[in-house]
Amino acid sequence: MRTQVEQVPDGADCCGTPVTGALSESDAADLAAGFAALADPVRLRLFSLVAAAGEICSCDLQGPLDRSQPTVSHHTKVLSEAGLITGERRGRWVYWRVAPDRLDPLRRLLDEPHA
Amino acid sequence: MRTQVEQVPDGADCCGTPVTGALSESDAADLAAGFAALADPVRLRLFSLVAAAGEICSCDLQGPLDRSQPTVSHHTKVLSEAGLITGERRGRWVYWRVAPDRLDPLRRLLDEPHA
DNA sequence: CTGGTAGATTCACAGCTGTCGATGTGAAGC
DNA sequence: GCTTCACATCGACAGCTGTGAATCTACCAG
Repeated sequence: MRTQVEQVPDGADCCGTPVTGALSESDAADLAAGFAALADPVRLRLFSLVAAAGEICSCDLQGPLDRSQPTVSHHTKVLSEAGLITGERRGRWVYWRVAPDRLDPLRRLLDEPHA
Repeated sequence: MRTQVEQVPDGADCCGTPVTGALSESDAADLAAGFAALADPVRLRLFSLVAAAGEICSCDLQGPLDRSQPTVSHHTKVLSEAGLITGERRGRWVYWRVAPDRLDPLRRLLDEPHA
């Protein structure tokens, strides 16, 4: 039951604005996935730790985040699948750094209202 | 059972980095709440519609979003409580516009890794 | 090969969230 | 007053998500 917006004959109603320049559904889903990756406090601090360190090992995240090893691994996976960080295995350890490319669309959306 | 990071005697291990300049837990929670408000596709398109229109009535959101009236009301409430949009009641209708102030901290976090 | 360590995966569970029908509230208009 | 319309709130439900114990895999040192 979609409540369709009817074009009122320029009367006293408010509705009927054509709505221009909004996000497509697929773009919205893509961006929302990026924001969802940053929507958890632990994951935000993880991201912040990676950003501040430039490069950091998973074992150095476990302590500051005060979370179990599986949980930290879960969060790095989420951020990695969102394209916000990238991991590189060196020996027994995995080193993470930010992947700045995927941040651009997110930042652009926050800048839009200012334009 | 917090797995404490022990300071290794400068040996062959990777761990022990002091971790500087990361987010505090409260800051992370605050920012995460902001990102969480943008972490839903419908809400992102709602926000985009508001941003594109400058000012838009709730009744003009229901159509493009293709969601029921209670659902649209729920999403406007979430965005409003996150401080990303503000609503003003005029007569029977509520008009929404973006509240750009709260976007700054979010944008700053995305800019950080570039510095 | 054996043992130890870093990290990933599986599983289970509690809490949260998006959704809509039904209902409530408040503001025009008659 | 009563009716109608725009929006908010409530209640319920399915699906998602953060968490950690247990387990598995990959790597390195003897």
